[in-house]
Amino acid sequence: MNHPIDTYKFFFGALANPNRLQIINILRQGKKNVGEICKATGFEQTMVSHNLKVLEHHGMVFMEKQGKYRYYSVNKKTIKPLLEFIDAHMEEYCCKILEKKR
Amino acid sequence: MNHPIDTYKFFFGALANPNRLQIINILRQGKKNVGEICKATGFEQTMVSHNLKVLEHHGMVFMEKQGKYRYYSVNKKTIKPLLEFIDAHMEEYCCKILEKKR
DNA sequence: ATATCACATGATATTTTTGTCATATCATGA
DNA sequence: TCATGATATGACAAAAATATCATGTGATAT
Repeated sequence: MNHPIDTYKFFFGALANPNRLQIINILRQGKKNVGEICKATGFEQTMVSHNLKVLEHHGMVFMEKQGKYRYYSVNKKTIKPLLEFIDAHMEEYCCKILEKKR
Repeated sequence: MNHPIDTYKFFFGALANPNRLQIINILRQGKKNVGEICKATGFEQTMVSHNLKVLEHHGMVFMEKQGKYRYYSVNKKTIKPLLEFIDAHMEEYCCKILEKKR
């Protein structure tokens, strides 16, 4: 875990999960607490909490306590441009692949 | 597999593997055939071939036949800036995490 | 003080991903 | 045509990631 390769694995591993990506996607609209995320995604609370923990641990979302609520927000500086970057890659190199539902 | 979320999962999934990342890393030096990749990484041929297939399928490397050799090259337009981008993110948000070997 | 709501944590079974083994293909040269 | 070298493919066991279940913690209100 000090080789740069592990660093990338660490980073991409956190994003290689559709539920975490969906949570990120919801948070792109603005900060939300756990209950709101559950409602918006239809996911169970414990699953959301586990995945938020991973995302937070990777610096991809931030957390802020407010009474008994915990508000999560996406790391806009990093994540937003990253997703846009990938949109461009997918558009150019992967559209055909995706059409035939891999 | 038509929701944008699946698109991201598709993308990140391909990169969330240390052996594939190492292959990409080797290819950053320039195009190489399978045997050369094996030698450079110490990986077995079948494993390298399987992983190259994944990377090619995702538009992250390109392949070019030359006689009985197959030369692979990294998609520099996408991969290089992506890795640099992640370096910056890791530097800013994940350095402490990585130091204590997660 | 205690009940309740919001959320986190730990353990584990299940799913997914991965590497390996055996084998196939494809190109080249004898 | 056959042998050999280079690489790909398929099947499957092992490893890793994940969701779920049960339970724990912390804040607020009564």
